[in-house]
Amino acid sequence: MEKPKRTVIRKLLKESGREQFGQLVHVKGWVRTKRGNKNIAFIAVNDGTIIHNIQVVAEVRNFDENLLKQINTGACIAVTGTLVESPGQEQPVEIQAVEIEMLGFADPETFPLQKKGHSLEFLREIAHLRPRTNTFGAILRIRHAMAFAIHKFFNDIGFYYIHSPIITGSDAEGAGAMFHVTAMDIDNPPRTTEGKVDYTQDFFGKETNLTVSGQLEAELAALALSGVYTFGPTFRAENSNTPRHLAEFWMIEPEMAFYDIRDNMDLAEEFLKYLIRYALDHCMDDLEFLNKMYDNELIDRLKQILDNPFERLSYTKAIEILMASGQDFEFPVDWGLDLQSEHERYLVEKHFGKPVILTDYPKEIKAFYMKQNEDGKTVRAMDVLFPKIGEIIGGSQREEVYDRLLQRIHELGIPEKDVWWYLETRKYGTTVHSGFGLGFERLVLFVTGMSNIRDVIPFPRTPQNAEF
RNA sequence: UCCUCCUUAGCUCAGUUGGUUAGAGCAUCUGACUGUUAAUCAGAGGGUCGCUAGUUCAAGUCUAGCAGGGGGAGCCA
Repeated sequence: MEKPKRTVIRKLLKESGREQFGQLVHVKGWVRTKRGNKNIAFIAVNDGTIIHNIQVVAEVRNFDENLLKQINTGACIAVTGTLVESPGQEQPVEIQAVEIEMLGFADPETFPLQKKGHSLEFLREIAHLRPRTNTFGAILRIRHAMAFAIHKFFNDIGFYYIHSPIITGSDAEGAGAMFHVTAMDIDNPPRTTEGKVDYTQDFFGKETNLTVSGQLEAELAALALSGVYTFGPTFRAENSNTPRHLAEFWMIEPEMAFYDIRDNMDLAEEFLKYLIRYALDHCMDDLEFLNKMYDNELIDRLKQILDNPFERLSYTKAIEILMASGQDFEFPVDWGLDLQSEHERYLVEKHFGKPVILTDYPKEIKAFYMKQNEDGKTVRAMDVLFPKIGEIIGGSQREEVYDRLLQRIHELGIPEKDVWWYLETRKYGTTVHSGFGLGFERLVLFVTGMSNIRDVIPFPRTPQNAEF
């Protein structure tokens, strides 16, 4: 028998109609379940191209007894057979098996995944096998779709993808503790005459770290190409143990010349809505599964984001609302203090009931590069707050005036020699520009309805955990 | 890092005021069943009760320390 070329299961389930019935097809995939009796076996096969399985029907008398015995949950098999309309209710088509080949046996005594569901905590302990589950298949496909949609969105509006460096020599942003990068022998590093570690003898001739943000580099590119974005891994050596933080995560940072804070907000809102619409248009099978199994309000919540404009208000106005709310908050509310998660949650989930963009924060609680307002007290920062996950985007119009930026750098004690190259962009052909950062995993958290960030990245890096 | 809860079979969990031989469902194995839908039915095997020390005639159960995990908080994306 000459075997046809392999067909992916997504194609069989999504694209085959009546005219394909009776055709010989060839599929490969992993066995999810096998049921049946002494005459007939039903094998659910999944190849990860779609959440649904294809049902393979095998007449027991046509197959070797040992082969059928080895077809257990987790095994990888190749099936050649006839595509037919399924008499069963649960699937439109099935394959009447002619030949089955065992590609990779999985010992059912030791294979850890069962037909029944597992806790997400247990699956984290077997992160090498969890992509074989419906849940992680769905999450990984949605994660891919979001990454693709991000590139598509920016490409379609004429922005350029900039590859910012992963190893950096500056700690200018002060976004958090950094991982050192060195090629020195850490048990016996070269020393200066004062006994300090001598970084001039290290690989780069200076101290280097893993990046905490590609923003400063993106600004350089924006002040040459107009609209740019970065999309890459970033690293924080903070001892953060929460369902919303990772030591290694992916960040998208668009940066735009000639955009002020209002343009920046418009872009951020358009961008988030585009991504959510993309998920609803392209990932419905996976979303329906997650909606059913984990979060019954997921799809409604995604649709609601599209229906309304985000609420835009100043930090000062937000403080007034919080003070007038009559709520009993754990942390104090006062102008000049940063907002706590409980305050953000109140604004988004209780007061407005939709995403909120807060702007014009006190300069003391924001980064040095943000555009200073005329009032001398606030900066043109913007935070986009989402239900369930809090701050999803942080951004600002940037300070483009050389003297004011330099003054702020001095006030904060940032060494000028570390940022001389950044300052030069304000010296030569400076202009109004803005940008923001989106935490990719927080987006995927929101879109999948998962509640722990460790479940939306294939290999989570958190304190005390880098096993897989 | 702080607060808090949890850790018993491969998985998810019961386990009373400390008291015989620690249970269930699912999974696994054996068998039954002529089209199943996380199949169903019957039976069997499976345990260092996280680790260490202590209290007690007696500890899965009480105490302390340690380890791992969940949730909340801080830092932030």
